[in-house]
Amino acid sequence: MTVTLADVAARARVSPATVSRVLNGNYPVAVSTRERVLRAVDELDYVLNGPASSLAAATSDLVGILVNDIADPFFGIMAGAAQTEIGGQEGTGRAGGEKLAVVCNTGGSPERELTYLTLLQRQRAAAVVLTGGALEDPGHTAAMTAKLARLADAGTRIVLCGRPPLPGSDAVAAALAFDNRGGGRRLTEHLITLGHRRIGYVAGPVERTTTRHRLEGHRTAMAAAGLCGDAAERERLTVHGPYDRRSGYDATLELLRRKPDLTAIVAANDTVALGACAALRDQGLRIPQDISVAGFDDLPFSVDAVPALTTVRLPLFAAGARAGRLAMGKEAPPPGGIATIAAELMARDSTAPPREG
Amino acid sequence: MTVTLADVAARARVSPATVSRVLNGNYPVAVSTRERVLRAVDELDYVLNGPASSLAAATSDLVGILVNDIADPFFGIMAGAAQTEIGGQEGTGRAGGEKLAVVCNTGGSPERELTYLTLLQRQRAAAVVLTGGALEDPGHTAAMTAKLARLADAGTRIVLCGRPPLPGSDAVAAALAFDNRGGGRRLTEHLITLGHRRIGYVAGPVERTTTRHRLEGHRTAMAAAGLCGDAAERERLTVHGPYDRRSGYDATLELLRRKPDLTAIVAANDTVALGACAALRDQGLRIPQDISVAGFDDLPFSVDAVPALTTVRLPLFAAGARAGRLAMGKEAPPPGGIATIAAELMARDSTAPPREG
DNA sequence: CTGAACGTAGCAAGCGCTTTCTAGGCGATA
DNA sequence: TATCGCCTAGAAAGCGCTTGCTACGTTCAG
Repeated sequence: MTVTLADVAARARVSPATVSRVLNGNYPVAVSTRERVLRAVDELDYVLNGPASSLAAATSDLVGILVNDIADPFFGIMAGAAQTEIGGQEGTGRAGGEKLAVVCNTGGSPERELTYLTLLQRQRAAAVVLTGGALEDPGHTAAMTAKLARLADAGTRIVLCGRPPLPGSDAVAAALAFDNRGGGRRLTEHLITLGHRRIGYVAGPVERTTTRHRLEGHRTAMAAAGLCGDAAERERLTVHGPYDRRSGYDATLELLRRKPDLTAIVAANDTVALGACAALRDQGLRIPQDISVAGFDDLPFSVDAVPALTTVRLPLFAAGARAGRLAMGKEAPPPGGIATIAAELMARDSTAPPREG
Repeated sequence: MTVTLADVAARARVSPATVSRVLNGNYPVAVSTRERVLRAVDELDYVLNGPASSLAAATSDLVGILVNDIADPFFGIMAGAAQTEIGGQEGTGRAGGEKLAVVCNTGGSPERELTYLTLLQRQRAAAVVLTGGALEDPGHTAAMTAKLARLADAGTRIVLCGRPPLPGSDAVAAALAFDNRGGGRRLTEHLITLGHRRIGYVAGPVERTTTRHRLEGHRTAMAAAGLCGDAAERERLTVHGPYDRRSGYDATLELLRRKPDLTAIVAANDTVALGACAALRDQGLRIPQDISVAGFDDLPFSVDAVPALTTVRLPLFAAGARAGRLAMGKEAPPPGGIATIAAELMARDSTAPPREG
């Protein structure tokens, strides 16, 4: 029924060992023999049995890319870029570096994150790329650290992309972290420079590194400008929610209820910012004349929003591609295994000086 | 170094066969024995060797989801929904239905599509879900048909989602096709009802089923209204390009150059429509007062666009979830293996009657 | 009280490939 | 011309797991 190595060997009149060596190309095989084997492979339309191969060789060509939300372009762009570097490249098909880059959607759930890691461990994955913010829960962090350690032990290369390094773990081969703090700080500084004093903040989900770092950047800027009220005041100006449009909409309404005299709203990311804009418009407020709005990430649609969204650009594609290369061992890890990726302020039309500046 | 089944068996004082049966749960094992085994599994922190298991069982728990562009929410939403139904679900971890749902990004390249299919075939994937439009190239179609036939032969279940059925192939277990023709027709009818007569069309990439079907729907509506010029005229009113923002921008400029008196522009999808809006605005045209714009898909951001985008809603999440269930065999295939999924017109603010009646 | 039937566990034969070790053939060196 | 060493190919031993078959109690019907 299904063609095996032995069938190819028989047809090419060589031993299975020779066929294997031709296919893997890491052993000298005479040109004439190789050609005979390749011809047999083609004629029989032979496809290697991955499990058998992985079992015998104790490694596989699977590379997993974990994302928090596959429907979010933030992750899609990084994952796509990484995948480009890793595998599925065109070519004759039996080349060496051929890897199966697959993306796994955790949906932000810690259990699924762990489950996927186990599944990848089962498959003896060659590498794993973890993208996006991590959950800041001691229990989960410990579980992740342990899991990653076992994976690394088994030879799986671990790369972090857009996620802060795991302190005290040497399992991670390389970590590419975004400068969320710096970006958040510069964004709010921009608002403050424009003259804003009462700035609301729609934060991401609690206990996520990304959420915390961006918020810290924001508060650093506020504090530096002496706009830092007491803790209660800070809480009043902040609403947490998931990274989606709906959250931006609802949180903005809530913020307006708490502080009707807000002159600017900073959102955790662009998607949330769009929701905020919708809420503001529904309240009859004009952007940026009545109120300024800013996002984060600079996703492709942000420049086309009306008005064009002021945001912080993250080089998602470049970071994803680099993570992919790191995972393939095609690029040397940065010094110390850690690199911080700069975030650039993109001042556009959704922010302007407050009305009575 | 790494823990094997035999280690667990030794610790639980049973045979490897028994451990295997406990883990797979498809054979009667006494409760006391099962508990002893499970305890040993936990104590040893045993993780099944996927390749070995797949080799022996001749199947794997891998399910591949192929998408054309992972950075596009159109695919992200479907893939995420499918993945939800397929695997990575929380739970104790050793349950039966545990599958590894992975998404593979072809980038719209036929070679990569085939490559991924081969890679999935290598892994003896349990199922494959192909999403989005297919390339309409005889050579590629033949190659795909052949490849899918081999996959199906090997026991891989094939499901199509948002892609028309493969004529004359019985390899496909189920095909979920969107009513792109009907949606395209109703959208253009809506515009014609509003009074538009000169309508430009920004089509997707040539030789794609999705592109062709949507365009056919559009032209059917035009013809029915007697707005169907000669072939040359039809070509003048149509510009092809990729499914991205940039294409919408450039194509719109081109359309305006060819026909400055256009009163409406229909885009191949929402992303393209946003690019069209940007181009129009840059030309000083107001939407919808000066010109109407319509998209397709009803992606989440479309309702938040300014003005809110008139478009055609495709139930992406529901379709993806159904495809996932079909792939898992959790749902019976539709009669004949083929189901057409309705597309609903969402008339919003980006379309209005043309200026002079 | 005996034999069939059932429930439970072990034995052992692979699954298809990789890789170490071995062996044969040959040209090169002395 | 004889010896050494290199190049190439084959034999065979697993890799860790699944599963058909067998074996050993027990229980239950006859």
